Amino acid sequence: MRRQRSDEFNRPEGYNSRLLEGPTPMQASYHPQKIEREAQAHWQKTEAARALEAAGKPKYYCLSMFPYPSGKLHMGHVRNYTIGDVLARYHRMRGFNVMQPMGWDAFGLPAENAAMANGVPPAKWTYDNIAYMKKQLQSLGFAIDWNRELATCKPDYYRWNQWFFLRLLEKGIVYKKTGTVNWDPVDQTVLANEQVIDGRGWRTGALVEKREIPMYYMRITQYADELLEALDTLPGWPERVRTMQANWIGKSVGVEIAFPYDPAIGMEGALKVFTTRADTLMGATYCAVAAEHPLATLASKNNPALLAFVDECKRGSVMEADIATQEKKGMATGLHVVHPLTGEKLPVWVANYVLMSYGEGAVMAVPAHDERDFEFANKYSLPYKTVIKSKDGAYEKVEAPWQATYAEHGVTVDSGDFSGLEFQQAVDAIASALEKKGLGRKRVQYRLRDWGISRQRYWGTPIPIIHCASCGDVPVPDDQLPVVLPEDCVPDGSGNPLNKREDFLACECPSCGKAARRETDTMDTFVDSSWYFLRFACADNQQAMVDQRVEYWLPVDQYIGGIEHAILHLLYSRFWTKAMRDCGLLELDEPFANLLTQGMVLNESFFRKTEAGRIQYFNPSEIELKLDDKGNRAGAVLRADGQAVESGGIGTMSKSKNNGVDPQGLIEEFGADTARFFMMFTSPPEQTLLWSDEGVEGSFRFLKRVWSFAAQWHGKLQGLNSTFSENAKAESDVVALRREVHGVLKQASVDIEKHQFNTVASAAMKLLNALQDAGAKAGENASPAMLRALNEGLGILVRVLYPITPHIAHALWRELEFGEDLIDAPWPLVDPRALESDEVEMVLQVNGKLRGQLVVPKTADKGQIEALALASDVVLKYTNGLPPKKVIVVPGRLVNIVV
RNA sequence: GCCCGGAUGGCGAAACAGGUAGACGCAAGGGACUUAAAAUCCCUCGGCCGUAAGGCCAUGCCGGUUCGAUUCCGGCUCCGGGCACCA
Repeated sequence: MRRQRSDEFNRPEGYNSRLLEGPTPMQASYHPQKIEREAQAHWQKTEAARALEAAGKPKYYCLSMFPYPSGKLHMGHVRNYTIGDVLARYHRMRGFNVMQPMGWDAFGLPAENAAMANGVPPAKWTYDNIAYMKKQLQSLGFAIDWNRELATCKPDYYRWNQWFFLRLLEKGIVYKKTGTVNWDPVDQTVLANEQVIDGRGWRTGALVEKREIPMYYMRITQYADELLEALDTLPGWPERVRTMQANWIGKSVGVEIAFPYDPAIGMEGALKVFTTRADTLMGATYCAVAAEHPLATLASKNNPALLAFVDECKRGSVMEADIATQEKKGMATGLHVVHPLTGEKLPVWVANYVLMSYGEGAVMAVPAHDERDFEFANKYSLPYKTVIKSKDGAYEKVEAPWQATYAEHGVTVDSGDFSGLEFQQAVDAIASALEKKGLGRKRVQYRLRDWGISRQRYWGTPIPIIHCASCGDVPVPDDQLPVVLPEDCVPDGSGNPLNKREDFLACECPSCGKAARRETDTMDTFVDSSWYFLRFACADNQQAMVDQRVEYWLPVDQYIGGIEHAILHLLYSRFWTKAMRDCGLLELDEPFANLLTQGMVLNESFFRKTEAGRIQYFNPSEIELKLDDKGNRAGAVLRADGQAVESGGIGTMSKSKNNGVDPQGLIEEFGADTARFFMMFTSPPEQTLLWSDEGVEGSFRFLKRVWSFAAQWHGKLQGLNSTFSENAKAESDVVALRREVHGVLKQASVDIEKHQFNTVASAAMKLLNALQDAGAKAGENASPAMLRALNEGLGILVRVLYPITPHIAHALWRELEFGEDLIDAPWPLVDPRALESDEVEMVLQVNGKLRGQLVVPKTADKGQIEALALASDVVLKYTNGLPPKKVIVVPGRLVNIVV
């Protein structure tokens, strides 16, 4: 969809109205490229976005999640950074000392993939992308302080990852243990979850295996309780994000129970399980363990069938979603454990639904009162025993089919000494009985697991460890930091290229001085993003990770990013901040005071099935929609051949569905202000945003109208004083215009505080509509009072627009001589006198249905309003003169008459 | 599978605290201007019935609370995000 450009402005080069005397005409039509170039040059020259620590003003640290430099900006970035810029510019208008920095989350897997595809080192690819994307960000006019720019792939950043890793190692927060990874047996390499497709390696197609390898972990579980409790100190976070984090941490209070081994096992010991339903212990009929559990290993030694099953469980991906949706399978081990209270022998099964990473890797199974156990028991004909009775008599005995009520809390039955107890009493009694026997205790269990940070990949922060044959794993001494990553490697997909770099590998053991080898694993990129927001405060400090300026700027006053980061990134950042605090580096408890989670940008996708049955996607820019005569969708065709295509529905913009829209084309065609306005106008920030070419054109049309209106009235309004100090009672048109303008402004001022930018953009449209109507009505001979009202309204419009579309606002502010530089102008104030009125219009309802309107004096009380309402024709028609049953009066709003 | 959201005209949405459903736009239809097109401007625009006045229905579905429910409660359906190695 191409738009024809309007005729070029035909004034001589260098024309400048401001050099001439008196009111002068301004450029008649809107030329975003010229306006935006000039505004950006002005901001750059005046260092408008430079942020310095300053006393006397409240600080406002406005941060958008930094981008991964994937090549070029996508629409999600444009949306994210526009929201950030609106907030940054608005808060500056409100008198805050604003800092809005930007950086690059520059390590990561895509650079290695690009390297494999093009043979370019990840470093070069990354730096090229950064240069291009920085230009794009600048062309969008974001008020970013580029003096603070950082990239996580540079040694002066990641050296502090290494330095702090060593501090945490000293404190025991970092430790080493084995972890499970996806292993591609053909490429002999570890795969990311993303690289596993339907259980196979993405490049080799080989069936992926699980493999245990040594890794470094961060003990985030040590902070589980604080991370959970402190969610209550974050009222500026969306409720849903706090809920998601709380559930992720997953604190449960329960009982750890030991089932002693049956003597036939031939060794001392007990199977430990954790349960939140100790009240159902008397109904346990078997125990189930994960395939990786030591008992499973033991039992499979002399049992080939079981060994085969255990091996089968160990195949496949490590992703929880895969594990949780797979068919539930199990096999008996032939081993037994002893019920800790009844002494009964219970069989031990291996089950693929038991996770080694949660609790003890084993569960007690109570089929009567747990749905998964119930299904499993039915499948393998294991017995079940009803030990809970529902309080409302919903059931007496558990029988197939399963009912949700079986799993609810109730009263214990058939439980020996523990019968007839309610949930908490039963748990307490059973826990203390177990404790007396030394076979159990109450304890807290978290779902949260420690954070494995080792990655068997090249493009990341090297883990600063040296492996010495005699001294073991030795930390790199601080004075040898940073361990610099060579930037000229080209990965080929078969393992980490660092393993082939003798110049990187070879080193001396810091402890004994003998030849040693460097660790080649690198850190998870979530490490990089867990503290970059601190570094922006002091990015130039080469001596320390953080300094006093962090105490000035932090916490981040407003953090903005995608909802997809609601758990991992935000939780790791919170943990990291607390860990730094506990190392004495910060005073801060929580890094982000307020959080705005922006919705995703969606677009429709279009495809055809090829003869081979494959699906071929076409970019929406190549598609033409067919409409019927009512304007409803009647199909879509590919423009190239006119043949029909099918809709693949609406989804996030992605490469695989070829439904992305490149912001660059949008900026070049319509300008940054149109792109920004569209992004803000189309959806509220937290909701998904559906892309629409037509919507963009509507936004462009609006900005053109703003410009033409200003140009049309420019000669009469330029430099006019528009104060209304002596309440001008005069003309009703002036009063009406000012009431409208200030009414809209009042709402816009509320909306922008609520971050509801779509209605702020609407408000700008309403303001223009009101000004245009009033201007057209007044015409050539507009009174001085009307001119002042128009001037006032235009000044308000320009300032309401400014955070969203700063370039056009900047230009108009100067053209109309409101001031030199809009960037420091205050947000407009509502004049309450403009809103005053003697009458109120109220709604008249009969039986809750709208039947008419009622105009009453502002001073009327409830009784008077009721009398007026009952006397009205509309009401008489429905009451037939009979007295109403009930009358509800909501002053200023409505009267409802019930008959 | 588990956790968290969302659903309002042909489309994006709005509705302050339970009080006029659809503000503001987009698309569409009609018209003006133009040699023509583009641009611009004006009018109509949830559905059904009715010449009109007006009436009825309508905020994913089913039910509840209330004088009154898009808003609160219970139960569903569908769509989206996350699930620990994409970032």
